[in-house]
Parts: sequence; C-alpha cells; structure tokens
Amino acid sequence: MAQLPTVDDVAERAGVSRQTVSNVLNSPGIVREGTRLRVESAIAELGYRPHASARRLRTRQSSTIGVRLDPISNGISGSVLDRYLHALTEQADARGMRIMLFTAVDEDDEIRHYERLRDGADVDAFVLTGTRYDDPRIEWLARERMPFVAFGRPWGSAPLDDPERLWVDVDGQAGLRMATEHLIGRGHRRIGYLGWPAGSGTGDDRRRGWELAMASAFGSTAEDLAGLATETDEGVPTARRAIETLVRTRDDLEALVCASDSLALGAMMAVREAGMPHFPVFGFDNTPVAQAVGLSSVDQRLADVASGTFELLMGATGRRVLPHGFPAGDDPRHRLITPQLVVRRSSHLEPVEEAGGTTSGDHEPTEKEQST
Amino acid sequence: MAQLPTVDDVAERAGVSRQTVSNVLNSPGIVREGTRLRVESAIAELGYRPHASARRLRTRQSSTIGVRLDPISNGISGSVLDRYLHALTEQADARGMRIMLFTAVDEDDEIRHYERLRDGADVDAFVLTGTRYDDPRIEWLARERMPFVAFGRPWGSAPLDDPERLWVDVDGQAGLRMATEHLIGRGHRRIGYLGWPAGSGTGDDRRRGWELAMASAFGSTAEDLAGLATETDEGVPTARRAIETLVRTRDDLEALVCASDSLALGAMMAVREAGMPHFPVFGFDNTPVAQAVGLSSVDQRLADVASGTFELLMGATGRRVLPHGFPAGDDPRHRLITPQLVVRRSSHLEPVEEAGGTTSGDHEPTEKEQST
DNA sequence: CCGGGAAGTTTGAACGATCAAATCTTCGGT
DNA sequence: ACCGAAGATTTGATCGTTCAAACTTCCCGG
Repeated sequence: MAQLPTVDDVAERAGVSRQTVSNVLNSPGIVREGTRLRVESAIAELGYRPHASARRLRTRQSSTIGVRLDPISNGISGSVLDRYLHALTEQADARGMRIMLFTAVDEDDEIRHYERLRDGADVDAFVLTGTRYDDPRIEWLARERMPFVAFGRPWGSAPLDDPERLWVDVDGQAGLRMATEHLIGRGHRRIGYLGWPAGSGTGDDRRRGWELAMASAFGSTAEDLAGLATETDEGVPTARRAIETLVRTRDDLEALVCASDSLALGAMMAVREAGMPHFPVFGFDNTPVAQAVGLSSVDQRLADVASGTFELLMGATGRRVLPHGFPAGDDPRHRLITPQLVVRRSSHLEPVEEAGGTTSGDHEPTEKEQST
Repeated sequence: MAQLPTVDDVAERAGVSRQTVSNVLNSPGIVREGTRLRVESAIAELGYRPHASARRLRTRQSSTIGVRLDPISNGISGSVLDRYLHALTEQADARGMRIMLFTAVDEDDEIRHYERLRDGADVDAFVLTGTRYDDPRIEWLARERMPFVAFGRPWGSAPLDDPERLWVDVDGQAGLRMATEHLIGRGHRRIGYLGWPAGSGTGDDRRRGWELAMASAFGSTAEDLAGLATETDEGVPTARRAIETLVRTRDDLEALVCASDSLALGAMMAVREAGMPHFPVFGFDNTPVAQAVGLSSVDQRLADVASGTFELLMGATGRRVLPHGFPAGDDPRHRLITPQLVVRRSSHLEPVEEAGGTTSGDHEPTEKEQST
C-alpha cells in the first residue's frame, strides 16, 4: 500500500461523502442504517483508521491525560503509584483515552510542564498524585481552570467539597478501623499502632481509624492510646528500631497495626528477632512485598480508584473530558473508596503450615476478605 | 486572552511571515540574526507555544513512543520495569519526546495495539519489555518495518546482531560473575546458585556468570556446579522452600547467589529460620525491597539502559526517530549494559551494627560499589 | 553596470479530520 | 397532491503547522 487510507478514500469506496464517513464514526445515530453498513464495510475493507493528530487538531482535544511519574519510587510503597498508573491506563483504554507521562524535579517544574502540555494541546486533563497540604499545583490548576483530578484528598485550607477541586482517595480511616477490628475479633485487646509523625493528612486519618476502633470496643482514652502508639518516618529500618524499643517498654503488647507495609515489614522483622515469630502485624497498601512475605495488609482497590478518577473527569460514561468545575449532573466532586482487608499469615497467632500456595501467585485480594 | 497565539500572531507582531517564524523554531540557522531576534522576542511577548497536534499532522511524526504497561507487575521484581519506565520518561523529556502508555492482555492484543497506534500516527516507535524466545511482537515489528527497541535480548532463532532487531540489555552474566567473585574475595568457596528452570535466556545467562566465576577460581566441574545449584520458579515462597531443602542436604554451603531479589528474599528467610542469620546471600535487580531489608544485589543501571534505548532509536543526539533498520552511522545495533554490585549487610558474615543510616534513604547504588 | 548565484523571505498548498451551514430526501397531515 | 418539517447527506471552511516552490535581496566578479 502506498499510503494510509483517509476518510476520502472510504467515502469514495462507499459512494458517500467525507462527512458521512465521519458521522458513522462519531455519531452513528444520525446515519441511515443502509448507509452506515455500506460505510462500515468500506472501512473494514480498506482497513481505515482515523488519523489521531488530524482529529485532535480539528476538535481541539487530545484525548490524552497527563500524569507525572514521580522522580523517585519511594521505597516499597512506591508500587502503589505504579499500580494506580496501570489501572489508569486500563481505564483510559476503555474510554478511548491515552495516558502520557512526564517527569518533573519539583512542584514548580511540574507546573511549568502543565503549562507546556496545555498550551501545546497535548493533554486534556491532568491526574495528580502525592498531594500535600495546600498543594500549589492544585491551586494553579484550579486558577487556570484546567480539568484535573487528584489522587489523595487535598488536605489543607480549602474545603474538601470545593467543586473546583476534584479528588479520589482511599478511606484510610476505614481501612485501619477494619484491620483493628479484625484483630479485636480474634481476641486481642492491647493493639498498638505504628505510624508517621503527625501532620500528614493521610497518616492522621489512618491513625484515627485505629483510635476509633479501640475507643468503640474498649472505651480507650486518649492516654491509653498514646501509650500504644509509636511514630517514625517511613522506612523499614526506622520502623524496625522503633518497634524494638516499643516491645521492650510494653511487654503486654499483643498486636500491631501499621500505616504502611514498609513500617509493617520493619515491625515484623523486629518482633521476629525479639523471639515472637507469631506476633500479629497488619500493614497497609498490599504491596507485592506484603504478598511475598505473607503480611496481612489493607488493599487500596486501585482499580476502583482509577475508575473513580475517570468518572470525575469524564462523567459516568462520557467520552470526553468535562470542563473544569462542571462534573456531570449532581455527581459529588469526589470519590472515597473503601479499601479491603487482605488477611495473611502475619496476623494469625498460630503458625501456619508451610505448605504454601495460599500466598503464591495470587494478585487479587481474594485470599480471605472482609468488607467494611 | 481570548485564544492561544499562533504562528500568524507571532509573524504579524514581528513583521515577518508565518514561515519565518516556523524557521526560527525549527531551523534557526537559515534565518538572519536580526530577524531571528525580532521573532524570538515576539514569541516571548506573546507566550507563544507551537500546537503539538498541528505540527504532528503536518510533519507526520508524533514525537511519541509507545510503551506497554504490563498487565500484572510481576511480584517484587515488577519494579524493575517501573524504574525503567521512569528513566525512559526522563530521557524522552530531554529529547523532546513523549511516552504514551497502553495495556494489552496478551501478545496478540499487544500487536493489535501496535497497529492501531501506528495507523493513527499516535507513536513513532515502540519500546518492548519482557521479551521471550522468538517473540512474535518482534517478528511483527520487524516485518512491518516499524522502529522499535527491545529491553531484553531477543533470545531465539534470529542472530543477536541482526540489524533489524535493536535491543538493549543488562549483562546478567557479568552481574552474577561480579557477585560471585565478590563472595570469593571474602573467602567463600562453596557458593551456591538459586535460579529459574533452564530455558529462559535471561536465567541461563545469569547462571553462566556464576559458573564462570566458580570455574575460573576453583576449576569447578559441571558436576560440582550441578550439586550447588537449585532451580525454582520465581517467587518468595518457592525460593524459601527450595533453600530449606538445599541447606538440609548441603550443610557445607557457605553462601548463595540468586537470579532475582525475590528468590534471594525467600532464601534469606529460609537461612534465618534455619538458624544462620549471617549466611551471605546475593540478589539481583536491586529492588526497593532489597534496599529496605539490607539485601546485597546487582543494580541494573536503568538510567543507562534508558539512554541506550534512545541512542538506538534516535542516534546519539538526534531529535527524531530513525527509520527502521537504519541506526545512525556504524553504531552497533545493541547496547549491553554492565550492571553494578550493591553490597549490603546480607553478604557479610559478621553481624552489622544496628546503627542504621547505611541503608536508609539512599537510592543510588553508592553504598559500596565495584565495577567489572 | 549587469548577470548569476547564494542567502533570506514569502506565498500557496497540504496534512486529515470535523464543524457549520446548505442542500437534498423522506414522510405525515390536510 | 402539495406543503412543511424533520431527517439524511453534502459542501465549503477551518484547525495550526510545515513543505515546496516562488520570489526578493544582496553580493561579487567580469
């Protein structure tokens, strides 16, 4: 073949005009059935495919969503973003959209990329990750009226239901509450919490889930809780040292829930070294590592997060990005996804037979689940 | 502003024609200096940015590279591809290129996506990962003369230096040889190998590195080596069981090198349970998990792999993708990257003080290195 | 002072699609 | 049968850029 076929080639073959071919593709409803079939078979015979750039130029839409790939995959939890990215890509495929990546060294650089990608009409919208208090990126996007959705609540000064700030997030509070209640159901009372220093919205929210579960089951006071909680920066070695200290000072501790799998992994290592190989530990994120080492965890349901992202961007079934600030109908401006417990060996008191198979190869959190 | 400025707006402001503005942007050399400066300041004043879709339509280039995001991030080693993707995105930025993602359920589906993305002029080239023996994707791309580079040698029937099959890979053989020699240098002799079943090009290549190191240091025969090697499918639990067996039958084993971090992690768990907390173990991939738990490993230098990918696609400094089968000049059609040892606690006999800091927060393999 | 060629710049067309408006068909109601 | 409106299809213009060729300007040697 000399050249790729165009709408004109298809039109000629089907004995209709350009525009009719275009209509068959974009608004099949307004074309008479006979014509439509004729055009469709011409398309099939010629193997015609619309030229994406030409369409984008004319429609002024790129059907592309920009995502920044963070500079450093942050330790073992970094895989959360990677899995989210994967789920996003699948959703994008289903909606006729594409995901374009870019990198940036810091937030200002990221904003410069926003400008460049917007002005070049490269992307219709952005998806943000790793949001923080009063994130300047969100401010910029809202001010410029650029469509976007943040993965992670925009904790900060603006109200969470601000219609200009769309977000999707995982209900970490519910997740930790579920994990804690699971342990309570297995008969534990003195359940500790290992989290990050106060001040990160995400971390504070997760801790609150543990606190609520403890308070509602045992009426624990703030003092009780403070004695059972430890805070440390993210990382396996830091968690390990923190728990080594904790188990020395609190030898009545029966179990532990953690704000992340990294922390939980460090904690697991510490309790095993301390001669308590079956001390129950719960992580958060359900990373591949948790799966590999048999760590119970809380799965973020990233597929649901991704489909929520697209619902906010494009409406329930829309094929194009909605203008900034105008989600379809009365849709709420956010999605809060309830995560799912994944119970593995690490949260059982008794040793688990080594037969294996229960934790190998599986990827979906189906081993044993408990919702809400 | 009502509308984004176009070349015409810039041209009017600078008192020149469209095409001159275009020339300033694309071939500054042919424009007289005075004119160029005038146009450049008009561009700056108006904040003009070329419209990417219009340019792509006219030039018939998308300046975009397609990458398939694998359906399942394969366990803890999945992060290798994620980090490669990140390195690719950075390189792309530097070359004025973009990375577009797509997903596919299998190889045939992936090929259908190739067709769609090519015919829609969405991408100029593809980057393949996870290649296997006689990979049908490579055959299709070569037959269709679509530019591409594979990360991973196209092990199989075609010769490795086939000019139609460009590839970049990490020299796994050198990596395992380095790891083995490092252990030999520390005085070990009976060094075992834990790898995958024979038949995967990558696995066989890595094993060969261990064999060569052993043979050249101790003159080990094939029989000696067979007794020291174990094979199992990828995965932490499988590795753990395999090593539990191995240490029972070979109580003279002194150290272990593995084909992946997953295997190494399982091995570490097994030897620790067996009461040998300081048994030296080496992994491969330098995943975040290895870093987190202090596992010595072999780093793939993914930044070098990514820049090699772009050198093959676009030439040393080119700004556009080269046609299929015609790399610039006499460049070899491939890049074989030598990996780098990252030595951590897991390969030391003596316990390491718990002070930490040596393995926390770092990301680059700088803790202690040894090249070739 | 003119011819010729290189260097610099402009003009018209094209890339492949969709939008907006014009034209042609179909069909029901009187 | 005829009219009008709704339905279906076609035509002309346009999105913003670069290509190819035409045109201008400039410089130099004869």
